[in-house]
Amino acid sequence: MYQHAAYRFRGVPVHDSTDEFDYESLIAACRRQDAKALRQLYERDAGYLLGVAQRIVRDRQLAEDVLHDAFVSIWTQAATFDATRGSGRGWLFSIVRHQALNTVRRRSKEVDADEETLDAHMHADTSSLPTSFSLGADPLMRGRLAGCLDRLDGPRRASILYAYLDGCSHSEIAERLRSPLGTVKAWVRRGLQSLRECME
DNA sequence: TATCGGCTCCCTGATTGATG
DNA sequence: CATCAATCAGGGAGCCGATA
Repeated sequence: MYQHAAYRFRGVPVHDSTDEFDYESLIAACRRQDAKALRQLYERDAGYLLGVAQRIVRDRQLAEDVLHDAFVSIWTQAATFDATRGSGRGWLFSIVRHQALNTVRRRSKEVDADEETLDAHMHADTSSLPTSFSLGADPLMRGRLAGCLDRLDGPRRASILYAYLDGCSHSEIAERLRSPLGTVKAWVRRGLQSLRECME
């Protein structure tokens, strides 16, 4: 068995699931030291894998380092990939994830100079309902998103902002809004659906 | 139609084992 | 002994059916 999370990984909305990108063949090509294959893998999934790394290390620069190291590993360890144990993409994910986790572990042993800043951020006052947001997206997109958010009723908008800007779990949102968990889940879900429809 | 909550699946972080 | 890789378990998210 290979119960590794990565090998169970599915449903990543990066590329259309209907296209047939052959990860296994490209990994096999990497094994034969085919640099073009590695480049293809990188171009295909670097964006997504960077996101995976960033979620774990919580630092863009560090995530880029992780991604670089991961692709070095992919290049040097391509021979260890066994297609019978799982998908090629899962294997890529697994390497990036382990690389990121190891980075986090290493860093946790170091004294973090920014700890106070982080602590201050973690304990920032979030007791009031979120009514605005700041995103790194381009201004046009941000404007559209703001407009779509305004169309939502209060609780739905608040649920989405709590979830995706404050990073609250559903239970935390339920607690903050003093609403049942199931209701909050439905608000977030329907709110996202409405946003999607509005943005199309 | 909206709310509610149970169920299932997946992700994350911790832990353990292997290797140099 | 330190580092890296693999596995496991718990918590959270999403889905869906029951109910008001």
